[in-house]
Amino acid sequence: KMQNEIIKPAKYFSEVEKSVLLALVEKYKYVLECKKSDARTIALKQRTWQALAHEYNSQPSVSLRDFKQLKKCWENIKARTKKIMAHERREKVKRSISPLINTHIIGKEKIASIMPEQMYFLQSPPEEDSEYQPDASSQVLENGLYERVQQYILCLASIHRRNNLKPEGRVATVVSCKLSSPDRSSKEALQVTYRFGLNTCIKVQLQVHPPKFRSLPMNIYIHCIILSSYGESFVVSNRELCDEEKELVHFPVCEGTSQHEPSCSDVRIAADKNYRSKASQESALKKMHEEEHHQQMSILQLQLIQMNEVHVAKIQQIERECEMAEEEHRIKMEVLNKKKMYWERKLQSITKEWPVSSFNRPFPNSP
DNA sequence: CGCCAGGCTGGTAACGAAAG
DNA sequence: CTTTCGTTACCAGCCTGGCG
Repeated sequence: KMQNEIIKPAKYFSEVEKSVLLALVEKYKYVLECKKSDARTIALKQRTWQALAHEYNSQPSVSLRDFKQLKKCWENIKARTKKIMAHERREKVKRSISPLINTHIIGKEKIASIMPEQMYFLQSPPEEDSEYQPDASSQVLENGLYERVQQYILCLASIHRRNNLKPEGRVATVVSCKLSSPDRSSKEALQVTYRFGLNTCIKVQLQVHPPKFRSLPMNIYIHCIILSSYGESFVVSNRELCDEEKELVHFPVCEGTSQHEPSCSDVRIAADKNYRSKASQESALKKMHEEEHHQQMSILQLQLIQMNEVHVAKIQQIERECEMAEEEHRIKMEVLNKKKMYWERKLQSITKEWPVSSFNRPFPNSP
């Protein structure tokens, strides 16, 4: 009975337990938050969750939980964080004052950083003005959403660059931006194409739909096609709820990446239903363990690489911002200098035509 | 009563095998 | 090679029971 009491997990996840879980999810985020759903990825996720649970349960001051519980807990944390951040964002947009809602989620930024693409539209809008000023057509969309979409594209581009999915190139110049002719059925669309370098472009289609099945006032569907120079195309289908009642914004990103997983053997995974041979079971088990070890190493390696890439991307981003600021400054200076020269020339011509001495002459027609 | 964990359901998207 | 269809995972949203 006593043992049962000890083993029996606590009703709620304590803050310590949550922070342990968070640290482990952070550690394995590149596997667990990967949007791919092929058999290999799914099996890897499953095993990663199990490994995570094992690691979790080996920590002191946590009660025993199985991987399903931990997974659900992580889902709940994500859902709560999204809800709170969506609410905060909505409040901020509404009042344009930072109300600083008292959040009880510790480290929501950290949680958000684990799944940045899912959180992007939920974070508070940036303080500084967006560089791009949207034209009148974007007025159909919720305040600031257009800019957020543009920034989201930049975020996507950054992720793609990090995954080596595009060659080096300057980011985001608006190529075209038009509002397709509204067909008077309360359905409007906004199409924007962003070009990246010479070979890559991202086409974004925003559509405002009337509610279809549910009783939501309005959905905005964001359809994003990314074409890279390698020929593969991305489709990101998203929706944002602009409903005042509904706090949640669902914004998954489906990455159709051509990039391969870190090197690991081609042994079929346990989830493969076709795997039946008894004779090779033992060796397969051994191979599986080996593979698991390799994969752990690969994950670790991948994490290091990704971390490295994140920092490199950040530096590149800052460098680009510097370049753009310099360019902007240079253009401004040019314009000002031209203006200055124009007025100086004008002054010169005036003083030539109308020398001060001419005003001292007597009136010509005077007797 | 509010919060939380966890179960359940329906919608969506990707995958992969089978069929055309 | 393309299309179709079943399977699977993920997610949002709802509900319930338990706890404080």
